[in-house]
Amino acid sequence: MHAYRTHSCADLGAADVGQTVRLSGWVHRKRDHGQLLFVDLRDHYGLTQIVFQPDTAPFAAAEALKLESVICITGEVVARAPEAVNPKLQTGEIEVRASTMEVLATAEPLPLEVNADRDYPEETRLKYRFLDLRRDKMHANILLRSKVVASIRRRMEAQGFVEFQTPILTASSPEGARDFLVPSRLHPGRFYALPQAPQQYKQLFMMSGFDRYFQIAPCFRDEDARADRSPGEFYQLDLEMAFVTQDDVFQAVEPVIAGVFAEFSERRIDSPFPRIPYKEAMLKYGTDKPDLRIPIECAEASDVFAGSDFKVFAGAVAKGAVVRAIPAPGAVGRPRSFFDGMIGFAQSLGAPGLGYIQFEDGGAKGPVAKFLDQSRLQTLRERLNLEDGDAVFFACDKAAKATALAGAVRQELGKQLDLIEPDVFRFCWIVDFPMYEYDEEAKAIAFSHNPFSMPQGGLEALETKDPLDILAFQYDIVCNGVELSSGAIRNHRPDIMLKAFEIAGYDRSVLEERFGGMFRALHFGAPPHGGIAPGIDRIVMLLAGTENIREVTAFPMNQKAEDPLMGAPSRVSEKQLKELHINLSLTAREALAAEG
RNA sequence: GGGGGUGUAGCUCAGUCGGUUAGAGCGCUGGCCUGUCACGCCAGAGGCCGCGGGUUCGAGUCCCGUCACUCCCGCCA
Repeated sequence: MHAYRTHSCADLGAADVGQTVRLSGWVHRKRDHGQLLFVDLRDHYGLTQIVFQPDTAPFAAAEALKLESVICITGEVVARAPEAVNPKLQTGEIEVRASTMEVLATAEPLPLEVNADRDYPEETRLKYRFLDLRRDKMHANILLRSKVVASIRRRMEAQGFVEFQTPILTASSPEGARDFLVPSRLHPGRFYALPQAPQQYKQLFMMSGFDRYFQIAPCFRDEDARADRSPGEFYQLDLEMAFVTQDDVFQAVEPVIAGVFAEFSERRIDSPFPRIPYKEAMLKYGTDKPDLRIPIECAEASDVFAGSDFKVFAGAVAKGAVVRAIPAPGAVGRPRSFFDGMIGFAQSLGAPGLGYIQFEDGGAKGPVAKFLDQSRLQTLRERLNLEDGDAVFFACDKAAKATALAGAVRQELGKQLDLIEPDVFRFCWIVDFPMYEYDEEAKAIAFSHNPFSMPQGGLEALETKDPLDILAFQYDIVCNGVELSSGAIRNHRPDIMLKAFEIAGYDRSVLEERFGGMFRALHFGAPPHGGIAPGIDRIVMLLAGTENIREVTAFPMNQKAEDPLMGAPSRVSEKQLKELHINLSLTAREALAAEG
């Protein structure tokens, strides 16, 4: 007989009755009846009820068992009496009568309960992550993640994609997020950077004559955390294709995403995903990552208020502000507190407030209605398809702020009016992102997304159009308000790249110094190519039905980018620092001293 | 860097208008229990009410400050 087990804790059933078996696992739960003791024994696969009887050798030791100790038992598989069968348990038809027991490892009192689905402070959960991961929900989430990744690999390879590895130690790049830096021992004062994404490498693979690249790629960005964003690192399904148009990329990746979601969820998925131009998304949904489960579409209403008697908005519009209307279907009849609550919500986001009108009995009421004449009200009704019983909110501000406020109000209305469609994953492509945006802080034109994207219209567009009007072959996949992927058709022409960078304020020397490898490659026959990079963590998060990315990451860092389990980031020895040619600043030394 | 929320037993939380001895459930310890499966019953231990200051005859409760956690904004080509 095997030293530890002949079966797993999920294996045994009615067919095994009479066998002598050996099982190992954790003491999940104990039920002590004095002269009879039940132990639910748990392993990775499931639970099996072990019975200890008082006339057996292990009885006394079994009574003393602590939860989560690891034991190995040998005994006979016995059929349960019909009334004692537990249909909730896969092995519920049988139990094992223990004749011997060995305690393989004892557990101390637990800082968190493994056998209960209860909330614990994240600090505790991360410090004792090995216990947290034993729990049902987390164990299932991590398994789901593994299965999703395996499914993705299968689907990618079936489409002829080839998996590559790319370096983890690479060069810092001037665009994008803050880099994690790694000091060089051999080159005093110089640093490697961890890749924010294998962006340049995957493009170099295309320029190296490979055709379809993919990688489940770790990405490192030194950004602050959010619920749906791990600090430090995350994974992408990174992919890139040669000789493709935007449509080719869509046709390659959409079946993978839709297929994975269909495989691991019961929710409805509509494919093909609708395509929404960026500009339209910003107007209708107030965001470039709309939650399409909410059946609310905003609209422009500046013209309705321009020159009206509602002086606050009319005056603002005259000075260049815009008004966005956000319908609130069926909101008439809601108590005053609902409308005041929405205004409070807007104010909590830094807005001065919100206007609103309620349509009822063919007329309009509310603090704003009396300032608008019949024709203006009629325009609103028609433009937003408003009927009696519907209300409409107004956000008035400079375009960017009004848009963001409208988006937030739309989302909040969806929640409060219970309009979020259940049991569905609503995907869409957001397309036609602008190539550039105006950086208010730097007072200059900057790349709005990926600087390597191909501008729509190519060189001619760069030379003739207002940079802020130029679109890029740049696209996102969004699902239920979560940005899942970002991608682009790349710029494979050095002349177009020079011009594109020039507009963003980078001259040739910057391109040569900071993107030298790629710029060089463009001069030796780069194929047209493009790709996309769906976020693995967010896909699993949506499939697991959680709003927090740390629920689907085995060993995440906390919000302050610390790992309480491993103690990262950690101090290092003076010797290590010296080897790396690093002197700590006074600030750093003081911080360390303050910690003790 | 900024804003909101939360800090009461190991954990989840209750604690009334400021009122005298701070509670419950789970867990833990001891006892009882032969058919449970979230077993049940009895008893017990366990509290700097985050920390510091203030108001008050009296503060878990009110005020100020501070720290921690969390969500958000900034940031995320």
